[in-house]
Amino acid sequence: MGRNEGRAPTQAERSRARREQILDAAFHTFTRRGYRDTAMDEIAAAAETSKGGVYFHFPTKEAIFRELVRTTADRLAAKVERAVAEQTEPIARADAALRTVLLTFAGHRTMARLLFVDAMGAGRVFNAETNALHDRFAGMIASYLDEAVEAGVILPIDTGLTGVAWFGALNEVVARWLLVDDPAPLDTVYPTLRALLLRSVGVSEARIANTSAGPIG
Amino acid sequence: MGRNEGRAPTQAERSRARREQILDAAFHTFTRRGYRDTAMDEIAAAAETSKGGVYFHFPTKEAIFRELVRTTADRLAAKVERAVAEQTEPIARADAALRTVLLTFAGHRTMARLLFVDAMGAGRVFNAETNALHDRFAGMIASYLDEAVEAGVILPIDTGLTGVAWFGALNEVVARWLLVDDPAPLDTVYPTLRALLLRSVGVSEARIANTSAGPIG
DNA sequence: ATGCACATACCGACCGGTCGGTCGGTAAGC
DNA sequence: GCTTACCGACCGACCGGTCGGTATGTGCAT
Repeated sequence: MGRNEGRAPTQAERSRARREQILDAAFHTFTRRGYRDTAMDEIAAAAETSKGGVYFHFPTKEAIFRELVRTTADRLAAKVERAVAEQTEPIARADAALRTVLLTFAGHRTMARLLFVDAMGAGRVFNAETNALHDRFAGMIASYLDEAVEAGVILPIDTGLTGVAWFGALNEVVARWLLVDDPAPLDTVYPTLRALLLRSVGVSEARIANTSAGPIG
Repeated sequence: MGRNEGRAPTQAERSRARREQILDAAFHTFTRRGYRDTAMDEIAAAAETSKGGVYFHFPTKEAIFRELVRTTADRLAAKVERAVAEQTEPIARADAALRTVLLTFAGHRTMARLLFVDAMGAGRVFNAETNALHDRFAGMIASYLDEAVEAGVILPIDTGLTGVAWFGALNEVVARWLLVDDPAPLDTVYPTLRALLLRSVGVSEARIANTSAGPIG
């Protein structure tokens, strides 16, 4: 192990910790109050530091938000890609993606809030940001659909539009779940939504009924 | 006719006109710059009056926005209901609803902006507002789906969730169209989206292919 | 080890600008 | 002369970002 355990942390370590602490505080505050309604003073207070302290670690409010959204989206995308990689069969892959997203949101409601609700509270700047995010995920879906089309397991549809529509449906279901006071567990809607989406691209009822397509990591 | 034509308008008439003028200006400013980025001074300027003048006709900024959203949503809902009423057969009714919404948005991009994009730029206050709006339309869809289920023309699905998902898909497609610089005409996606949605509830391919379900007013 | 110099981390008062809303005044209609 | 419509200067709260100052290391020469 390092030659430096159980002792006072170095400056660099404490700095890094502080940074993380601020990011954490910002995450929670953004999540609860939205981007615009969150004041830098609030973030500072939540991080148990001062505004000056925050501005030492980050140049602007926007930079904090961007970093938060980016890393969160990255983590989710990576998780989805990992789940998808474990499947070989096209429908099972799309299936794994859907399930992963839904289950991840179900387990991390605050994260979902950041990605969906908070981005809304932001100004002009973030329409582009949000747009890019939606594009990214809609694109991911579309690419999986492309595979499925090539494999001939679904109808030769407009995968771009379908990706957007699928993402929209998912988005709305999650958003609704986020805005309700005490929502039913998100994973209960999974089978229904799954069936709905798969049907929409022409997967046969028999195939849809076959829920277990293999283990999901 | 009234005993008052071709002459100077009465005070009440001018007042009403001014009010409308302000509403108009607010509509255009909100749709272009979003709720929060729109200053009352801008609305006043666009209405060719003063801030004081605006505040004579409206109590708060929020009141203006609410009235705008409400009347806009009312008009759209009425239009949809009119179109639906002209159809008797369940699928044709759902179909008419979808087509009306899509075509109306296609013809009134600014209106779509107000309902979709702008509501996002608003603060905490309007999440409830937006939520209610989404509920309203998702509920409309669900009720049409209920009819279709009862008539046995579609699968006996969870119409509530499906309504939400359909609305979400529609929402996303429209939102995307709104945010792109020079979008392809919205009505070109109609056939694809229509097929996608109908398939998702188990309408047969043959039935989907049958596009002409009767005239739409 | 001790003292010095410099960087790092942090503080909070303050600034500049924005914006929703108010208010005293005014002028035209009725 | 009273109400209706309107004006625009002004208020006060808010908020993102700055800045002068401090204190706590950290490295280095003595």
